[in-house]
Amino acid sequence: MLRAAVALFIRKGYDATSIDDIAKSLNVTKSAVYHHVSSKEQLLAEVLDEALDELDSAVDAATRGTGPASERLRDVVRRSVEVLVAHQSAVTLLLRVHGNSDTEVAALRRRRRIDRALASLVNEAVEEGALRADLDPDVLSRLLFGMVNSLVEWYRPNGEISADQLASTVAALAFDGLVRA
Amino acid sequence: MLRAAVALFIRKGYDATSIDDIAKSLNVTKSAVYHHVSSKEQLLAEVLDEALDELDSAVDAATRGTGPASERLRDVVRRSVEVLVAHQSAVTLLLRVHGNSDTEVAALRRRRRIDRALASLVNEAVEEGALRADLDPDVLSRLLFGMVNSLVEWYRPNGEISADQLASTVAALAFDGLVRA
DNA sequence: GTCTATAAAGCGATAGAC
DNA sequence: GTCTATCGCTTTATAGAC
Repeated sequence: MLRAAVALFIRKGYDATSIDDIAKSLNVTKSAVYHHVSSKEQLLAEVLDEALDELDSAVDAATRGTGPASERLRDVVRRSVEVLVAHQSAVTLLLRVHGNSDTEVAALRRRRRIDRALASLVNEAVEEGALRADLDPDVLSRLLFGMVNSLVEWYRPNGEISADQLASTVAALAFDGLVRA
Repeated sequence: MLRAAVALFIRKGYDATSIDDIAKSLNVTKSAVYHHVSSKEQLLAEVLDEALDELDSAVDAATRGTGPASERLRDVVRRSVEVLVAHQSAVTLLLRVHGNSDTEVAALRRRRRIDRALASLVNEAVEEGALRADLDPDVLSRLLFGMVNSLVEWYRPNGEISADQLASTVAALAFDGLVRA
Protein backbone atom coordinates (compact mmCIF):
# COMPACT_ATOMS: atom_id res chain seq x y z
CA MET A 1 0.00 0.00 0.00
CA LEU A 2 2.56 2.55 1.17
CA ARG A 3 5.09 0.94 -1.16
CA ALA A 4 2.76 1.32 -4.15
CA ALA A 5 2.12 4.96 -3.34
CA VAL A 6 5.79 5.76 -2.89
CA ALA A 7 6.70 4.09 -6.17
CA LEU A 8 4.23 6.34 -7.99
CA PHE A 9 5.24 9.46 -6.07
CA ILE A 10 8.80 8.86 -7.28
CA ARG A 11 7.94 8.02 -10.87
CA LYS A 12 5.45 10.84 -11.50
CA GLY A 13 5.98 13.23 -8.61
CA TYR A 14 3.75 13.61 -5.55
CA ASP A 15 1.50 16.32 -7.02
CA ALA A 16 0.99 14.51 -10.33
CA THR A 17 -0.01 11.28 -8.55
CA SER A 18 -3.70 10.92 -7.69
CA ILE A 19 -5.26 8.56 -5.18
CA ASP A 20 -6.90 6.93 -8.19
CA ASP A 21 -3.45 6.26 -9.70
CA ILE A 22 -2.47 4.48 -6.48
CA ALA A 23 -5.75 2.54 -6.44
CA LYS A 24 -5.35 1.43 -10.07
CA SER A 25 -1.78 0.28 -9.48
CA LEU A 26 -3.19 -2.03 -6.78
CA ASN A 27 -6.22 -3.05 -8.88
CA VAL A 28 -8.70 -1.65 -6.38
CA THR A 29 -10.85 1.47 -6.24
CA LYS A 30 -10.17 4.82 -4.61
CA SER A 31 -12.49 3.99 -1.72
CA ALA A 32 -10.45 0.94 -0.86
CA VAL A 33 -7.37 3.13 -0.59
CA TYR A 34 -9.17 5.59 1.70
CA HIS A 35 -10.08 2.73 4.00
CA HIS A 36 -6.38 2.28 4.76
CA VAL A 37 -5.12 5.87 4.78
CA SER A 38 -6.82 9.05 5.89
CA SER A 39 -5.35 11.31 3.21
CA LYS A 40 -2.76 11.59 0.49
CA GLU A 41 -0.83 14.03 2.65
CA GLN A 42 -0.59 11.60 5.54
CA LEU A 43 0.88 9.03 3.16
CA LEU A 44 3.61 11.52 2.30
CA ALA A 45 4.18 12.44 5.95
CA GLU A 46 4.91 8.82 6.87
CA VAL A 47 7.53 8.50 4.17
CA LEU A 48 9.20 11.82 4.95
CA ASP A 49 9.41 10.90 8.63
CA GLU A 50 11.14 7.65 7.75
CA ALA A 51 13.81 9.56 5.81
CA LEU A 52 14.22 12.27 8.44
CA ASP A 53 14.49 9.80 11.32
CA GLU A 54 17.27 7.92 9.58
CA LEU A 55 19.20 11.04 8.61
CA ASP A 56 18.75 12.47 12.10
CA SER A 57 20.27 9.40 13.69
CA ALA A 58 23.23 9.47 11.29
CA VAL A 59 23.87 13.14 12.01
CA ASP A 60 23.36 12.80 15.76
CA ALA A 61 25.94 10.03 15.91
CA ALA A 62 28.45 12.29 14.17
CA THR A 63 27.59 15.31 16.29
CA ARG A 64 27.88 13.46 19.58
CA GLY A 65 31.09 11.63 18.59
CA THR A 66 34.32 12.33 20.43
CA GLY A 67 37.03 11.87 17.78
CA PRO A 68 38.39 14.52 15.38
CA ALA A 69 35.74 16.33 13.35
CA SER A 70 37.35 15.21 10.09
CA GLU A 71 36.95 11.57 11.09
CA ARG A 72 33.35 12.13 12.18
CA LEU A 73 32.71 13.86 8.85
CA ARG A 74 34.11 10.88 6.97
CA ASP A 75 31.87 8.60 9.02
CA VAL A 76 28.74 10.65 8.43
CA VAL A 77 29.41 10.75 4.68
CA ARG A 78 29.64 6.96 4.64
CA ARG A 79 26.59 6.59 6.91
CA SER A 80 24.62 9.01 4.74
CA VAL A 81 25.35 7.00 1.61
CA GLU A 82 24.19 3.88 3.42
CA VAL A 83 20.99 5.58 4.54
CA LEU A 84 20.30 6.91 1.03
CA VAL A 85 20.69 3.41 -0.36
CA ALA A 86 18.71 1.62 2.34
CA HIS A 87 15.91 4.22 2.35
CA GLN A 88 16.29 5.51 -1.18
CA SER A 89 12.59 6.03 -1.88
CA ALA A 90 11.96 7.97 1.30
CA VAL A 91 15.03 10.18 0.92
CA THR A 92 14.27 10.82 -2.75
CA LEU A 93 10.85 12.18 -1.83
CA LEU A 94 12.31 14.23 1.01
CA LEU A 95 14.77 15.89 -1.36
CA ARG A 96 11.94 16.85 -3.69
CA VAL A 97 9.70 18.53 -1.13
CA HIS A 98 8.66 22.10 -1.99
CA GLY A 99 6.72 23.26 1.07
CA ASN A 100 3.23 23.14 -0.45
CA SER A 101 1.52 21.89 2.73
CA ASP A 102 1.99 21.87 6.50
CA THR A 103 3.51 18.42 6.19
CA GLU A 104 6.04 19.61 3.63
CA VAL A 105 6.92 22.76 5.57
CA ALA A 106 7.55 20.69 8.71
CA ALA A 107 9.76 18.31 6.76
CA LEU A 108 11.76 21.20 5.30
CA ARG A 109 12.32 22.55 8.81
CA ARG A 110 13.69 19.23 10.03
CA ARG A 111 15.86 18.99 6.92
CA ARG A 112 17.36 22.42 7.45
CA ARG A 113 18.32 21.42 10.97
CA ILE A 114 20.22 18.45 9.57
CA ASP A 115 21.94 20.57 6.92
CA ARG A 116 23.05 23.06 9.56
CA ALA A 117 24.52 20.31 11.74
CA LEU A 118 26.49 18.96 8.78
CA ALA A 119 27.77 22.42 7.90
CA SER A 120 28.95 22.87 11.51
CA LEU A 121 30.85 19.62 11.29
CA VAL A 122 32.61 20.72 8.10
CA ASN A 123 33.49 24.05 9.72
CA GLU A 124 34.92 22.22 12.73
CA ALA A 125 37.01 19.96 10.52
CA VAL A 126 38.44 22.97 8.67
CA GLU A 127 39.28 24.74 11.93
CA GLU A 128 40.98 21.56 13.12
CA GLY A 129 43.31 21.88 10.16
CA ALA A 130 42.37 18.55 8.63
CA LEU A 131 40.54 20.02 5.64
CA ARG A 132 41.70 22.72 3.22
CA ALA A 133 41.01 26.25 4.41
CA ASP A 134 41.24 28.02 1.04
CA LEU A 135 37.55 27.38 0.22
CA ASP A 136 34.40 28.54 2.03
CA PRO A 137 33.43 25.74 4.47
CA ASP A 138 29.70 26.37 4.05
CA VAL A 139 29.99 26.07 0.27
CA LEU A 140 32.09 22.93 0.68
CA SER A 141 29.40 21.44 2.91
CA ARG A 142 26.66 22.15 0.39
CA LEU A 143 28.68 20.73 -2.50
CA LEU A 144 29.73 17.67 -0.52
CA PHE A 145 26.23 16.71 0.55
CA GLY A 146 24.81 17.82 -2.78
CA MET A 147 27.04 15.17 -4.32
CA VAL A 148 25.96 12.59 -1.73
CA ASN A 149 22.27 13.37 -2.18
CA SER A 150 22.48 13.29 -5.97
CA LEU A 151 22.99 9.56 -5.94
CA VAL A 152 19.31 8.90 -5.23
CA GLU A 153 18.64 10.01 -8.81
CA TRP A 154 20.62 7.23 -10.47
CA TYR A 155 21.78 4.52 -8.05
CA ARG A 156 20.01 1.18 -8.44
CA PRO A 157 20.72 -1.40 -5.70
CA ASN A 158 20.25 -4.42 -7.98
CA GLY A 159 23.28 -3.39 -10.04
CA GLU A 160 26.88 -4.48 -9.67
CA ILE A 161 27.97 -1.82 -7.20
CA SER A 162 27.17 -2.38 -3.51
CA ALA A 163 26.24 0.28 -0.98
CA ASP A 164 29.59 -0.25 0.71
CA GLN A 165 31.57 0.22 -2.51
CA LEU A 166 29.52 3.30 -3.32
CA ALA A 167 30.19 4.80 0.10
CA SER A 168 33.92 4.24 -0.40
CA THR A 169 33.85 5.83 -3.85
CA VAL A 170 31.96 8.88 -2.60
CA ALA A 171 34.34 9.33 0.33
CA ALA A 172 37.42 8.85 -1.86
CA LEU A 173 36.22 11.38 -4.45
CA ALA A 174 35.13 13.92 -1.85
CA PHE A 175 38.25 13.80 0.31
CA ASP A 176 40.98 13.07 -2.24
CA GLY A 177 39.53 14.39 -5.51
CA LEU A 178 39.51 13.19 -9.09
CA VAL A 179 43.18 13.79 -9.85
CA ARG A 180 45.61 10.88 -9.79
CA ALA A 181 47.55 11.01 -6.52
CA MET B 1 4.91 36.49 -18.04
CA LEU B 2 7.30 33.60 -18.59
CA ARG B 3 9.33 34.83 -15.64
CA ALA B 4 6.29 34.83 -13.36
CA ALA B 5 5.38 31.30 -14.40
CA VAL B 6 8.91 29.99 -13.92
CA ALA B 7 9.16 31.57 -10.47
CA LEU B 8 6.03 29.71 -9.41
CA PHE B 9 7.07 26.44 -11.08
CA ILE B 10 10.23 26.57 -9.00
CA ARG B 11 8.59 27.56 -5.72
CA LYS B 12 5.67 25.12 -5.83
CA GLY B 13 6.62 22.64 -8.54
CA TYR B 14 5.19 22.52 -12.08
CA ASP B 15 2.30 20.18 -11.28
CA ALA B 16 1.23 22.07 -8.18
CA THR B 17 1.15 25.38 -10.06
CA SER B 18 -2.12 26.25 -11.81
CA ILE B 19 -2.65 28.75 -14.60
CA ASP B 20 -4.76 30.65 -12.09
CA ASP B 21 -1.77 30.85 -9.73
CA ILE B 22 0.24 32.44 -12.53
CA ALA B 23 -2.60 34.81 -13.38
CA LYS B 24 -3.03 35.88 -9.74
CA SER B 25 0.71 36.55 -9.35
CA LEU B 26 0.36 39.00 -12.27
CA ASN B 27 -2.94 40.43 -11.00
CA VAL B 28 -4.87 39.33 -14.09
CA THR B 29 -7.30 36.51 -14.86
CA LYS B 30 -6.69 33.09 -16.37
CA SER B 31 -7.99 34.24 -19.75
CA ALA B 32 -5.40 36.99 -19.94
CA VAL B 33 -2.69 34.39 -19.46
CA TYR B 34 -4.13 32.21 -22.23
CA HIS B 35 -4.01 35.21 -24.58
CA HIS B 36 -0.20 35.06 -24.35
CA VAL B 37 0.49 31.34 -24.14
CA SER B 38 -1.29 28.41 -25.74
CA SER B 39 -0.91 25.98 -22.85
CA LYS B 40 0.82 25.37 -19.55
CA GLU B 41 2.89 22.64 -21.19
CA GLN B 42 4.21 25.02 -23.87
CA LEU B 43 5.35 27.36 -21.11
CA LEU B 44 7.39 24.52 -19.63
CA ALA B 45 8.75 23.49 -23.03
CA GLU B 46 10.20 26.96 -23.65
CA VAL B 47 12.04 26.96 -20.34
CA LEU B 48 13.38 23.43 -20.75
CA ASP B 49 14.66 24.25 -24.25
CA GLU B 50 16.53 27.25 -22.88
CA ALA B 51 18.32 25.04 -20.36
CA LEU B 52 19.02 22.24 -22.84
CA ASP B 53 20.36 24.60 -25.51
CA GLU B 54 22.82 26.12 -23.07
CA LEU B 55 24.00 22.80 -21.69
CA ASP B 56 24.29 21.37 -25.21
CA SER B 57 26.56 24.18 -26.28
CA ALA B 58 28.76 23.76 -23.21
CA VAL B 59 29.07 20.02 -23.80
CA ASP B 60 29.59 20.36 -27.56
CA ALA B 61 32.48 22.75 -26.99
CA ALA B 62 34.12 20.21 -24.69
CA THR B 63 33.44 17.29 -27.02
CA ARG B 64 34.82 19.05 -30.08
CA GLY B 65 37.87 20.43 -28.28
CA THR B 66 41.36 19.27 -29.22
CA GLY B 67 43.31 19.41 -25.97
CA PRO B 68 43.65 16.66 -23.35
CA ALA B 69 40.33 15.25 -22.09
CA SER B 70 41.19 16.20 -18.52
CA GLU B 71 41.55 19.86 -19.51
CA ARG B 72 38.32 19.76 -21.49
CA LEU B 73 36.60 18.17 -18.50
CA ARG B 74 37.86 20.98 -16.26
CA ASP B 75 36.54 23.50 -18.77
CA VAL B 76 33.13 21.90 -19.05
CA VAL B 77 32.79 21.76 -15.27
CA ARG B 78 33.50 25.49 -15.09
CA ARG B 79 31.23 26.24 -18.06
CA SER B 80 28.46 24.12 -16.52
CA VAL B 81 28.61 26.07 -13.27
CA GLU B 82 28.38 29.32 -15.26
CA VAL B 83 25.37 28.01 -17.20
CA LEU B 84 23.65 26.84 -14.02
CA VAL B 85 24.13 30.28 -12.49
CA ALA B 86 23.15 32.29 -15.59
CA HIS B 87 20.13 30.08 -16.36
CA GLN B 88 19.42 28.79 -12.88
CA SER B 89 15.63 28.78 -13.16
CA ALA B 90 15.59 26.92 -16.44
CA VAL B 91 18.13 24.32 -15.33
CA THR B 92 16.36 23.84 -11.99
CA LEU B 93 13.16 22.95 -13.79
CA LEU B 94 15.02 20.66 -16.20
CA LEU B 95 16.53 18.72 -13.31
CA ARG B 96 13.08 18.18 -11.79
CA VAL B 97 11.39 16.78 -14.90
CA HIS B 98 9.71 13.40 -14.42
CA GLY B 99 8.49 12.45 -17.90
CA ASN B 100 4.77 13.07 -17.33
CA SER B 101 4.10 14.50 -20.82
CA ASP B 102 5.55 14.40 -24.33
CA THR B 103 7.39 17.64 -23.56
CA GLU B 104 8.98 16.15 -20.47
CA VAL B 105 9.90 12.88 -22.18
CA ALA B 106 11.60 14.79 -25.01
CA ALA B 107 13.53 16.89 -22.48
CA LEU B 108 14.67 13.77 -20.62
CA ARG B 109 15.93 12.29 -23.90
CA ARG B 110 18.01 15.37 -24.65
CA ARG B 111 19.30 15.38 -21.08
CA ARG B 112 20.41 11.77 -21.27
CA ARG B 113 22.40 12.58 -24.42
CA ILE B 114 24.23 15.28 -22.49
CA ASP B 115 24.91 12.99 -19.53
CA ARG B 116 26.32 10.33 -21.85
CA ALA B 117 28.67 12.83 -23.51
CA LEU B 118 29.96 13.94 -20.12
CA ALA B 119 30.49 10.34 -19.02
CA SER B 120 32.50 9.70 -22.20
CA LEU B 121 34.70 12.66 -21.43
CA VAL B 122 35.39 11.39 -17.91
CA ASN B 123 36.22 7.96 -19.32
CA GLU B 124 38.62 9.51 -21.81
CA ALA B 125 40.33 11.52 -19.09
CA VAL B 126 40.82 8.38 -16.99
CA GLU B 127 42.25 6.47 -19.97
CA GLU B 128 44.62 9.36 -20.61
CA GLY B 129 46.04 8.79 -17.15
CA ALA B 130 45.19 12.25 -15.86
CA LEU B 131 42.46 11.08 -13.47
CA ARG B 132 42.59 8.32 -10.89
CA ALA B 133 41.76 4.88 -12.28
CA ASP B 134 40.87 3.14 -9.01
CA LEU B 135 37.22 4.27 -9.15
CA ASP B 136 34.51 3.50 -11.73
CA PRO B 137 34.59 6.37 -14.28
CA ASP B 138 30.83 6.25 -14.85
CA VAL B 139 30.18 6.57 -11.13
CA LEU B 140 32.71 9.41 -10.92
CA SER B 141 30.91 11.20 -13.75
CA ARG B 142 27.55 10.90 -12.02
CA LEU B 143 28.90 12.09 -8.69
CA LEU B 144 30.84 14.97 -10.28
CA PHE B 145 27.88 16.35 -12.19
CA GLY B 146 25.51 15.49 -9.37
CA MET B 147 27.61 17.84 -7.27
CA VAL B 148 27.58 20.50 -9.98
CA ASN B 149 23.83 20.23 -10.52
CA SER B 150 23.07 20.33 -6.80
CA LEU B 151 24.06 23.98 -6.63
CA VAL B 152 20.81 25.09 -8.26
CA GLU B 153 19.11 24.15 -4.98
CA TRP B 154 20.94 26.66 -2.82
CA TYR B 155 23.03 29.15 -4.82
CA ARG B 156 21.69 32.72 -4.84
CA PRO B 157 23.43 35.14 -7.26
CA ASN B 158 22.78 38.23 -5.11
CA GLY B 159 25.00 36.88 -2.34
CA GLU B 160 28.68 37.44 -1.77
CA ILE B 161 30.02 34.62 -3.92
CA SER B 162 30.29 35.22 -7.69
CA ALA B 163 29.70 32.66 -10.43
CA ASP B 164 33.42 32.70 -11.18
CA GLN B 165 34.40 32.02 -7.58
CA LEU B 166 31.83 29.27 -7.37
CA ALA B 167 33.15 27.62 -10.53
CA SER B 168 36.66 27.69 -9.06
CA THR B 169 35.48 26.20 -5.78
CA VAL B 170 33.60 23.40 -7.53
CA ALA B 171 36.58 22.58 -9.76
CA ALA B 172 39.01 22.68 -6.84
CA LEU B 173 36.87 20.39 -4.71
CA ALA B 174 36.15 17.96 -7.55
CA PHE B 175 39.72 17.64 -8.81
CA ASP B 176 41.77 18.04 -5.63
CA GLY B 177 39.37 16.97 -2.88
CA LEU B 178 38.58 18.23 0.61
CA VAL B 179 41.82 17.18 2.27
CA ARG B 180 44.53 19.72 2.92
CA ALA B 181 47.24 19.34 0.22
C1' DG C 1 -12.36 -4.62 3.19
C1' DT C 2 -14.14 -3.46 -1.15
C1' DC C 3 -17.63 -1.66 -3.92
C1' DT C 4 -20.94 2.18 -6.46
C1' DA C 5 -22.34 6.69 -6.27
C1' DT C 6 -21.77 11.29 -5.39
C1' DA C 7 -20.49 15.68 -3.34
C1' DA C 8 -17.63 19.84 -3.63
C1' DA C 9 -13.92 21.99 -5.44
C1' DG C 10 -10.24 22.87 -8.70
C1' DC C 11 -8.19 22.08 -13.09
C1' DG C 12 -6.87 23.37 -18.25
C1' DA C 13 -8.85 25.53 -21.82
C1' DT C 14 -12.39 28.20 -24.81
C1' DA C 15 -16.24 31.63 -26.31
C1' DG C 16 -17.50 35.96 -26.79
C1' DA C 17 -18.20 40.83 -24.94
C1' DC C 18 -15.70 45.14 -24.31
C1' DG D 1 -5.38 42.72 -24.10
C1' DT D 2 -8.38 41.81 -20.44
C1' DC D 3 -12.67 40.57 -18.77
C1' DT D 4 -16.99 37.25 -17.28
C1' DA D 5 -18.90 33.01 -17.95
C1' DT D 6 -18.73 28.41 -18.87
C1' DC D 7 -17.47 23.66 -20.65
C1' DG D 8 -15.74 19.21 -19.64
C1' DC D 9 -12.97 16.78 -16.86
C1' DT D 10 -10.25 15.35 -12.74
C1' DT D 11 -9.34 15.85 -8.07
C1' DT D 12 -9.76 14.73 -2.86
C1' DA D 13 -12.77 12.85 0.06
C1' DT D 14 -17.22 10.80 2.00
C1' DA D 15 -21.78 7.99 2.40
C1' DG D 16 -23.72 3.89 2.45
C1' DA D 17 -24.60 -0.93 0.44
C1' DC D 18 -22.61 -5.61 0.37
